[in-house]
Amino acid sequence: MALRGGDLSRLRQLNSLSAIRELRREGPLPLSALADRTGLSRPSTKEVVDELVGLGWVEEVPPSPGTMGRPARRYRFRADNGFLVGVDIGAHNVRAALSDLDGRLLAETRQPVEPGTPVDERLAAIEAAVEGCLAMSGKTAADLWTVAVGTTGVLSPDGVIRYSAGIPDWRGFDLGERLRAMFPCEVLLENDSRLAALAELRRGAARGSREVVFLHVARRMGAGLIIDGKIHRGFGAASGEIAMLPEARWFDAPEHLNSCPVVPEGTPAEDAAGFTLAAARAGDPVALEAVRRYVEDLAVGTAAMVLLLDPEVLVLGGGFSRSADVLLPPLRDRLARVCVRMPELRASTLGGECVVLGAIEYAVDHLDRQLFAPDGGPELPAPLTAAR
Amino acid sequence: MALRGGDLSRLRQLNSLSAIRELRREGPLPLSALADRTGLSRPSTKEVVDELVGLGWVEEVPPSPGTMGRPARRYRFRADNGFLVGVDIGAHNVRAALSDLDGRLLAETRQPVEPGTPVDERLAAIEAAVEGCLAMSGKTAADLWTVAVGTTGVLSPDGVIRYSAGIPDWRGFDLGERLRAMFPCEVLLENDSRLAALAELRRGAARGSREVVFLHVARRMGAGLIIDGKIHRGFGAASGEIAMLPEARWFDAPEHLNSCPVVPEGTPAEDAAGFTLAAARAGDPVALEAVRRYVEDLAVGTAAMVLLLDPEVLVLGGGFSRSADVLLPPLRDRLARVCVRMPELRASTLGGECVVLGAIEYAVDHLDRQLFAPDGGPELPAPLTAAR
DNA sequence: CACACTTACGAAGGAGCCCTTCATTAGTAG
DNA sequence: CTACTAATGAAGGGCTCCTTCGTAAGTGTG
Repeated sequence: MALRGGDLSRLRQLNSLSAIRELRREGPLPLSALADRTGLSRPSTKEVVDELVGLGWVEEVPPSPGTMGRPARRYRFRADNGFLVGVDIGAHNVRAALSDLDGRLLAETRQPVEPGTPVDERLAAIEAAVEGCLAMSGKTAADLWTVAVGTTGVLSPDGVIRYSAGIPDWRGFDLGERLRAMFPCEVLLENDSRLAALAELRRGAARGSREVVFLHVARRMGAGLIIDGKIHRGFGAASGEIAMLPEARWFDAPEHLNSCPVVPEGTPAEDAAGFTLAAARAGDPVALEAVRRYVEDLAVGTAAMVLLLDPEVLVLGGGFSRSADVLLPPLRDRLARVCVRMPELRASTLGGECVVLGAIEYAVDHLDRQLFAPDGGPELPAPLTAAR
Repeated sequence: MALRGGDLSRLRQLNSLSAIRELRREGPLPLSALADRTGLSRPSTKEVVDELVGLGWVEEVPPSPGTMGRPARRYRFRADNGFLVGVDIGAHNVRAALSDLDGRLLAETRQPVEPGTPVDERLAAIEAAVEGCLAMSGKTAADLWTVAVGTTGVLSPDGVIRYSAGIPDWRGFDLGERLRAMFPCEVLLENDSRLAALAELRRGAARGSREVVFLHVARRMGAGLIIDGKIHRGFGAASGEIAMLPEARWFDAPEHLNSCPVVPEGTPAEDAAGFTLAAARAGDPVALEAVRRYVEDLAVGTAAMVLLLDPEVLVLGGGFSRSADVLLPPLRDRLARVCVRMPELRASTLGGECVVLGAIEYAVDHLDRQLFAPDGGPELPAPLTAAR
């Protein structure tokens, strides 16, 4: 349950966390501004801040010059106390990004792989991508607090891959175990569409919403759900797998784009749809018809999601979302025919970095959960006391 | 955000709420047991309890006899400080129930109506049902803190009925406004399937779960979703309306049961399915075939829900759930073919009282939200200070 | 019926956290 | 150099909680 009282120290803890939260949100703040925001008096705020400075969570920054009166001492959250890594293990790329505790990006890398790349080689690519980020930003693995990883497929709650359409070898592989052995810090695993949804929620097309459906439209279809502002995993971490239902007509939908006559002979399968979408944008009637049939199929599963969840925003992401201008209008028309209440349809604004950014946000969330755990929660997390 | 510090009185408030919560959960408790549960020392607990007694939230009960040592004074939450009413406005019945603040039922009534009953007559039936409960339990409208109402159809967030398949006249009607005029207390409105889901979650087949799909199977199909232990409404309060999607094959599914040859000529439409289900239970092959086709259709929309949400439990409720023994095995088979992870399938244990009980639980939740609102929240609610 | 035993009660003394108040300090503006 | 502004730092007081200890109200036994 959420609320718990306790003794006086609990009150101090709450006030410390409150101060940390405000400092994280608003950057450097003078003492009196912080006092206003936390609702504490100035002397109490000072005491709290002094304690946090002593613990290493907060530090003083030079006062801002040119103000009337005695310059106020300013404090900021030490986001450089530790670092977070987000990883996107895709079929064709392994991406990694490194950020500080506020989620500000410091480095990004990419390692090309193939869907058929052997597992060990893929793991090596993951390690190389993270090493690259560490090297670029001058950090070491010991500076990492959390590594959050997204990959295609259904993950069991403890990180075994139950099923993956994109990376056949993944199936049955205990990714969690291997990653935990690889990194000396906390490792989080999540489905890539769900992380993409989180990224759009925090930094992309769905900012400000709490009910969001993220549609991953590409050669493989996927979905990530945000419900009440949080990622929805489901009881067995298997939510969003509506593509498995034949009647939803998602699984074969991309075939309309791949097999369109406008695609030149001998085009590799992964590029075919791009030709059709480009031709449709140029007005080619054959391509437009293929797109129409594609959207017709896409709309069935999508309508099921919208009718069931009634989201505020539906974000179109994944490879095909570069052609959102071609896809969104007919999709909107189709949905309007059956939906009780139309959500807003928007194109992803984050593109290929979606999953990596979502992983970073997921790691930030995890830190927040540790810090602000409602149930009396952990004290300030271990890395802190370890750090200094 | 959840956590906020504050001054000492905030701490006292937290501890008071903590004490109230424990007393509600565990019935009468001696002081030392309460101290253990809240984590406070005995003297502090005493002070908190004295204050709550003064405010009227808590009262002393006679000590339990026959124990060693000096008898401990025991205290209990005064659940009879106010009362809650739950109402189920259905097409054929208006049900009402009255409970104390802990949700313990004190009275129940039922008023028969018809789908075509005029709006004013239906409103009169609501009033009569509630009056009946008040009379049975010797209370007056002034004793009511909250009236929670469930009805079929899609409600706007402020209580206008956007659409209702079961009660045609409902469409466009401002039910919220009329009910607020009818009762001098807080009025809550919610979709009936969602309330049924809540009832099964708290008192029925889904106890202990946090991810539940409630399937209302009857002549009209509906669904209520529990996500993360809470009712999921969606952004515009229109969640769960998957029956509107033709491809989900829910809308016409009951027709398989209604038009089965085993139904005697001239049977009224609302009784037809019962004959088919009864014949299927007896082993009639024609009826079994009709049930098979019905379940085949039912399974499509259901599979969409399960694949999308990955619930722990799927509860079969509504009129047809009396025949769950006939329906569940084939439904389980169908779902197992497509689902990534099978949920548990269970039959409703609450039957026709589902919605009323859900409404009561909804009202109890509302009280809890007021009491335990995480964000510094309201003080103890107004009725209290008004009461004494 | 008196005694020992058990368990809870109630009062006293002390520590921690927060608040308000006020004299002091470090800047800018004229 | 002086007046003004705004933050600082220290002092004093109130509230909530804790621990400790002597007292009270029952049960069980000889």
